[in-house]
Amino acid sequence: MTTMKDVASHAGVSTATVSRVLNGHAAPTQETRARVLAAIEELGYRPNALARSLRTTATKTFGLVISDLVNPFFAEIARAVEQEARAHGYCVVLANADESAEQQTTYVRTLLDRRVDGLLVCPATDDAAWMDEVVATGLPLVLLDRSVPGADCPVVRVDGAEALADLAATLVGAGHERVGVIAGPSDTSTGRERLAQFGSALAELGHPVHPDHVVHGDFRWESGKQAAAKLMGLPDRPTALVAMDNLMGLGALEQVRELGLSVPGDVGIAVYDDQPWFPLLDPPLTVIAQPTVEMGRAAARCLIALIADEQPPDVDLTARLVKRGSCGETGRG
Amino acid sequence: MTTMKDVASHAGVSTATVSRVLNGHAAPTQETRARVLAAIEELGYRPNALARSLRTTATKTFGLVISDLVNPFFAEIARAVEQEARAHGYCVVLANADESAEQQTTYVRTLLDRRVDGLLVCPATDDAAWMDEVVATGLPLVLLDRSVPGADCPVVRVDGAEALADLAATLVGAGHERVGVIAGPSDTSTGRERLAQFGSALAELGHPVHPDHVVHGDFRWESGKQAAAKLMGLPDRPTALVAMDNLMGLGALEQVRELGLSVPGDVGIAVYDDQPWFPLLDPPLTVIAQPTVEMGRAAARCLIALIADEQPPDVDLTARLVKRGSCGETGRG
DNA sequence: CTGGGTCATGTAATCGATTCCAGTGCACGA
DNA sequence: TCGTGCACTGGAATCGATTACATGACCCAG
Repeated sequence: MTTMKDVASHAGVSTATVSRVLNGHAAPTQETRARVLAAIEELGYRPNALARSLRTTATKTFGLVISDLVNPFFAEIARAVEQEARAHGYCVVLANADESAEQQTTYVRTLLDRRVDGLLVCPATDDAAWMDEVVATGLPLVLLDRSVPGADCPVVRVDGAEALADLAATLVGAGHERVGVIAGPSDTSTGRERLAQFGSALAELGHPVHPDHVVHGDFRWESGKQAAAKLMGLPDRPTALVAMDNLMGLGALEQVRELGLSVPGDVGIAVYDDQPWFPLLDPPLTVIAQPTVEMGRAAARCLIALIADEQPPDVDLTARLVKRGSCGETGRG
Repeated sequence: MTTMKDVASHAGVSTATVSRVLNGHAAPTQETRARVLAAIEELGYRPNALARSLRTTATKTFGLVISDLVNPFFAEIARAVEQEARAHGYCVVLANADESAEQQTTYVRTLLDRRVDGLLVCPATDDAAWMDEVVATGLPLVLLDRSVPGADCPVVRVDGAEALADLAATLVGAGHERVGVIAGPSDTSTGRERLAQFGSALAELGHPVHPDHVVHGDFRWESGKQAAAKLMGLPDRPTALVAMDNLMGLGALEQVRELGLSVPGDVGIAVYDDQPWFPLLDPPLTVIAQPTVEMGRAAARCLIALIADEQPPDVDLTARLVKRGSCGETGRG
């Protein structure tokens, strides 16, 4: 590879001058500037980002740690983060934790070692030992989607309380007596919050969720399927299922179909998270839609602000209910 | 941040020794090794990957350039690449080209500057100016999913000829007289090949595709929707639509539904690419399934082999037809 | 004509690691 | 006892950039 030294000698100047030209300093003459640029062009020189970063202690890179890339919810976020980062001249190193806390810790360490300029993390669980290490280095950090107890950094999250209340009302209005909930892991903030908010909304309407009608999954397809199997196998089975994540929802739908039940005829289904193709499902799913693109964007902007030594506030977006009839709400309510 | 020098003085040794301990060299005594490790532990030292990479000219990083992260097909590939890379101690820098050739070139340059150890690219188009730059640096390169003319590097691709022939036979068997094709861009290898292979398979069966019944999209939802609108608006409209990519297929399905047509009653639909939730669509889609995970894995392994100075062969996987009835094949054929 | 200031440029230190080469200490064989 | 070899360790160069400081040319005012 050609280095700055090559360019310098080729242009008959010192490396300092080449560097100044490269970084747009005022100093160099139009004439030397031209000579240097010509040399760069001629040699096909490209600066070594590693060397530059080592010297400047800036990598123009974000680390993005997400818990599951095949979950379209996270894929959309990742895409949005990447777009916003790119617009500001940053690259994104992607780390897929596969919903594992250890994997996540390992990755955070790797990203620290690589001296990323900032870290965006969707925490896999509440266990935030990794956070201490990050805080110790003073690296800008933003939490995304899920928060963790005692976190001392900006958090970008989505408030689903209202949407869940709307959903509860819709379900009750559609005549559902017993609502089964396929909740997320109770060691994630979203797992806990969604369940709590939805539960209290239903309780307020006089239809509290029966403890047996709550099953915890792990935000993945298979767990949703199993949860649905369990719930629908109960003697007093639910008349509607609410899955607190899109993959679990799809798993539940698959299970219900395999049981030969019709939706919403035999059982209603609603799902947290929306996808462009949800209207094409059989039946089109009633969902709680989160502004994923806005989440990713906001998180990236937040991180950029942190890097600029500003003190960005938390970002709270809101989810909203989208009715498509899979709870029988058009037919009945 | 604590550096190696800190560790060295804290342990009363030189940086050379610390480095040797860190890299598992044979030299240091058990005793000094212990002292160094203790110092590392005590100071919470973590090596600076930038400095190391600068010296060793290895970053343990792959660059992965894909054309669209929200396309679940690519998301799956990205995930598989990431897993395989991680298993071999590599990180993945993700670059999303958004199906734009320029964007792709920009990203390739950035990745070169960052001295990634290897590059995995799903080329956005046949225009491979960027490839010359990569070849010039001698950086290991593997093409994924799509190839480009005159590419002198390993390619991991999927052969869909047989599956497309099966699909053609299935359509003809189901009584479809006129098949509309929503093809990919003709400046991508997959766009061209799939169309050609499918076209000749139908021709061999005595049902050549009418030129008016071929519309090119850009592998995205909206283009599939528009293509379907165009095709279904023809006086002699197709009795079946085949979309050569999952997003275009979903767009087509959406359009057909908006037109109030039933599938497969009024028009059959088949799609290239499968997804876990395709069986849950209305109707479940007949597809040509590609082994995405295997693609990603194979590509990563291929790259690792290249880095190890081996000469891995091209990888050719095969797609297969999965019938789910959306072409009327259960009812009619 | 000269001293001080401005401006472009070069010299060299530096970032934090790795690694070649040389030096030290010790054991062992003659 | 002394030379030889081996094992361990340290000094210092190096990777490729950035940047503080020094230098020299040049200009202008006094």
